[in-house]
Amino acid sequence: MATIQDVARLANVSVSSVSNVLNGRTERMRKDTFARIEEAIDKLGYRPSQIARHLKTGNIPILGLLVPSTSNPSFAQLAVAVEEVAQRRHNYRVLVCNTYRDQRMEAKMLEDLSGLGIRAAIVISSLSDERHIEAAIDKGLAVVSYDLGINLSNPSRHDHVLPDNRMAGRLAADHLIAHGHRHLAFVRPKGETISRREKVEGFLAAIGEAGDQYSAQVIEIDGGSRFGDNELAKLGFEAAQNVARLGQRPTGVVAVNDMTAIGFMAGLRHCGLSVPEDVSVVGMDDVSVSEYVWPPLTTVATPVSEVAETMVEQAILRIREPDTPPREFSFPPRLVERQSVSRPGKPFISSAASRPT
Amino acid sequence: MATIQDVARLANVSVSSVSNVLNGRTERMRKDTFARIEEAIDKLGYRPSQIARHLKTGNIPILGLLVPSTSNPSFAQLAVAVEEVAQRRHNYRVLVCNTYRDQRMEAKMLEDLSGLGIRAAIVISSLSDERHIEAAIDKGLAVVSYDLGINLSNPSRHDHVLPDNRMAGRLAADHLIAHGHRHLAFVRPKGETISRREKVEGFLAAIGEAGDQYSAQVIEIDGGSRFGDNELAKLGFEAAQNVARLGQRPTGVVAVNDMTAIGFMAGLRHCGLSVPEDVSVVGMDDVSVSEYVWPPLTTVATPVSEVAETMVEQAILRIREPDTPPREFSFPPRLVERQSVSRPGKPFISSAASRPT
DNA sequence: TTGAAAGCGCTAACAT
DNA sequence: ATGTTAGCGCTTTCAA
Repeated sequence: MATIQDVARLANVSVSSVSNVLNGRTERMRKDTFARIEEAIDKLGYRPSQIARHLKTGNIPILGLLVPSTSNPSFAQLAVAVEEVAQRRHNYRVLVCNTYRDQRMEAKMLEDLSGLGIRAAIVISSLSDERHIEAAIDKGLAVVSYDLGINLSNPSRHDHVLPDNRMAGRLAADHLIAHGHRHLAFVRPKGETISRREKVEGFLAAIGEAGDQYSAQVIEIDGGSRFGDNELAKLGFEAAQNVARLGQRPTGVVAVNDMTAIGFMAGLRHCGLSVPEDVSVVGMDDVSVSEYVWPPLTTVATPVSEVAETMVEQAILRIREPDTPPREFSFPPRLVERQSVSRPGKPFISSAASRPT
Repeated sequence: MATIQDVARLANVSVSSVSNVLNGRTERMRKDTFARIEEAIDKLGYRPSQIARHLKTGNIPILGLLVPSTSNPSFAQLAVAVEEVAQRRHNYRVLVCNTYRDQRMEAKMLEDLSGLGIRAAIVISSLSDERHIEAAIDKGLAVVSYDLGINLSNPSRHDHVLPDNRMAGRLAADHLIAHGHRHLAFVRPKGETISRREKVEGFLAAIGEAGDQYSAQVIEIDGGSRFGDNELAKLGFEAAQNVARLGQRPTGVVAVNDMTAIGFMAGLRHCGLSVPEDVSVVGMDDVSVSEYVWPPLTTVATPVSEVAETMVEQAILRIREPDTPPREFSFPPRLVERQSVSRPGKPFISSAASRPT
């Protein structure tokens, strides 16, 4: 690898002149000097070492991204969107770390990021214990959290980007209510996270406000450690077995996310129940495959691109202006109607094409 | 951020002693010196800068990973697996770059990786033009390619990890043949890549060997730039419209990957055709959602963990021993039988399919 | 057993 | 308009 020295030598100038062209300080440079330097750079195929540059400037064009697991398509889509805007708008690269929702791993990753000279991280996590994040901030890492819930008593030192989970829960419940459902359920994994709790709260609030004639239950599947983000469909599948056995079976079910909803629908089918005839299902996330499963899944979508854009912009802003006061951004969800919801007992569409065995 | 100087000062030793403990050269160090240094490190919460370290050693514990797009679950699973073994076995982090199968972007990314001091990259790409990869190797980047096909006349300077695509094509075709299908088709996007070509070759070879009574066609969907890796399902959906209109409709269809297969099944349903009664479908990849769609998708699986492990090990090996002769690793696929294949159902009926609204 | 010092590739203040 | 030089935080000879 050629260095700035090699270029300087070849162009017969000093390293500072080379450095100046690298950094665009070329206004008061003689044309031919500039040309010679450019030529030398070309000839050597020289690329400056970001690493060496960092050592001086204290910055490296990489953003950290902590995510439960990109094998969950919903996070994969977010990660792709983040990478895209970081790259296109700021020429930043993204270091993706899968945390598996493990706080110890998150802590280690955050430390590693600092060690690598990375100055900002986007943390997608709804673990309620934030101490490791606080510690990272103490060490000078700028963080933008996603879906992390805010704590009013203890003002935060980082930016929050928040999908409106309560609203999402509400939207889903209201949609089922509007279709005439009375007996509703919410399906989720056992472990407590902020976003799960909020989704349930919104769901229950909507039903509570609807009146006494409505019943709601929360079905928690205890997977132990069996269900990571790659096994959410399996978790939904298992939840369906439970629901199918219920005496008073709900006719409308909201799943905590699309992958769970997809597994849930498969599980119902496995039990001889059809969607939406026997049970209507609403997912959350609007993962791209949801449009192609059977039946196409009605779901609550988060504006992924806007979220990604906001997170990247805040992260970069905070690198440049570390003292910017922390901000919060909330993104309202949107209901995407497809075919997994109908009036209870009445097919929304002809069931001819669906042939459960 | 505390530096090695701060630690040295606090422990009342020289920086070299601190460096020695950082690098485990502590055999001939007096116990109390060691203790004082450890204590200082603790007290300051000191973490060495990998960046500064790199400037000396020329290595940074990051692997590059170029991938068409992690919004394609099949690549997402590979990426997660790569990240997992890089981290667990070698304490390496992974910088994920989505290339969108664009050679210019791939080239730029490869250059950027070198600029960041990254010494090895795993490149998942089946672009047939490898010049940018050659250029990166010239600049000292170690590369391990996945699914890139080998060129016998022009011996390669990097490691190849290869799923056996021909075998995959064969396995899929043979499975349909074994179920009594005579009219087969292969669905793929228009753009030529090595892996697509090989899959088709295997598919056609198997059918050719089966005898004259078999017919095979390749259906190429020209998406222009509409279909990236996030739109494969849509592509499959569109392919289904074409197939449904065919005079001589195939009864067994192989899709180039699972997402396309899932979209294809949805498209058939949309045209009033059922799977597997009217058309049997085989996918490729064994993406996790394939088990939960309707019908559960029969598919050809690649051993993702082994592949990921091999790629990471070779990449790290090549960092340590740059002169290791290039190797090739081939991974045989495996058929995963589920419920999207049956004996050909009804005879072909020419009446236009009715569409559910 | 410990320390001094050179240098990795670059930036930026300062000098010319 | 261009060059000289002092570091950035660390590793690693070499010397003490």
